[in-house]
Amino acid sequence: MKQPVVQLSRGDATRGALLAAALQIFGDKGFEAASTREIAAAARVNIAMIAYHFGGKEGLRAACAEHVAATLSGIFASAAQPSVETGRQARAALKTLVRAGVRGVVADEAARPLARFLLREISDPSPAFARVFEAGFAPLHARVCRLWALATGAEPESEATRLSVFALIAQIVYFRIARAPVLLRMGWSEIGPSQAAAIESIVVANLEAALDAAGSRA
Amino acid sequence: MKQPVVQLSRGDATRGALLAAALQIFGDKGFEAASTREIAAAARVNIAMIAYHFGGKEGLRAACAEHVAATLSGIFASAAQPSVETGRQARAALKTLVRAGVRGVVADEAARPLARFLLREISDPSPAFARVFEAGFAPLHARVCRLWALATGAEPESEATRLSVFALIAQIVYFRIARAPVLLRMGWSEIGPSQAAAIESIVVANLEAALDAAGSRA
DNA sequence: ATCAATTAATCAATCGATTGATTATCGTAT
DNA sequence: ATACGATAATCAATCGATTGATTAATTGAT
Repeated sequence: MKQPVVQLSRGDATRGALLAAALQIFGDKGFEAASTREIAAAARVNIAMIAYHFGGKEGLRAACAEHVAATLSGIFASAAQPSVETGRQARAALKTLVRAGVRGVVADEAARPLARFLLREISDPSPAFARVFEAGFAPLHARVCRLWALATGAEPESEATRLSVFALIAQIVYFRIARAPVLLRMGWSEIGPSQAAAIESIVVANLEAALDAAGSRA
Repeated sequence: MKQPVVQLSRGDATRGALLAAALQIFGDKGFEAASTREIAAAARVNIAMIAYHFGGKEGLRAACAEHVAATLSGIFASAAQPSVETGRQARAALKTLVRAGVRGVVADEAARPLARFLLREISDPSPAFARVFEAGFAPLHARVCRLWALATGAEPESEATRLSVFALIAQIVYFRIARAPVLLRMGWSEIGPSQAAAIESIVVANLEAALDAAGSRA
């Protein structure tokens, strides 16, 4: 009667449920504001299981960070960089990345909890932050830097290139972080696909303008 | 407008001390993570004074928001807009605003607590957020929109203009919010004047590139 | 029968809030 | 000026509620 392959043990199930619930609630309200009881209730699990499986609230946070880091590095590993060698290809790759970023971070429903937790962790770093940074953030940034350098002729690791890439990322994550004032000022009730498309076109236009300016400067 | 007369009653002193301490600690750790005891201790004031003067922790938060809003609207009121009529003047004014923004939000020590509280309030809006938004954020945004329109020939209240201004603001506040990953990736130990200058030049370059592109499009 | 997993119950600590008593400040009649 | 009553402000102490963590008993699969 043994199901050999992907049999989830009891423990794995509650571990996963706790992880998903914690990721959601930590991302929604922040680490301090989230209570272990609320997380356990959302996961339909006894409170004591947090300490049993993760050692405590802080351990649950670290596990979330670990999970996010693993997911991100998985994404970057699987999306093996196709041959990008010309400046034109790099420019196209950058535009694709920006579009994917806006959709994933700002609009996409599935990626939202992960993005929200990651952004919380970025603005309020925990001891486990370094791991998220190294696995998830730094590779992305370095990769975009290489594309930027290819598209403009600049040095990939020059200060200006790294800061320019930060400024590009800023335009994406801002619309997630500053969701409330954006909605108010734009008269939107949500940031859905059509709103995300409008944001996309602005950020892409800024990207092209910056690339043109940097390219002509080089 | 408060007259800085000698008349500073006992109550005003503790009120001010609590407000300053709360602004600092709320901005540092977030509303939930900040305890009333810590705030009272930082203000060298009895805990009961929070309820006495502000009605409670939430009231103290609202008072902070009110104070921030008043300060900001005071800044914008006093800095009466000089005659900006030509596109060239508007472009110069935008560059000045960006430089002032980077210094004030990212680098300046005095403005830092205010900026930190404001950014917390933006990403985790409280019921009092609307007041901060209307008094502090919306006027700034609308003002920049008018400058943007003047510099590019676009409509001041078009969707593209408003989003472009958001994208510009994003590049400033990001370096405050995402301070930790920026420091790590840049190899900086702090964001002081010289680092702020580097950020400034990048954001200003992006601004000019975007203006050029938008202007040639119009 | 064994042991990892789960549960209900309880722990000490801390939270924001409130109490009654005490002190400081001020207006007013003398 | 002085004294006195009223109001404002501050204090130490404590409130019930909730926090994260822990315990001992129980379950369920092997």
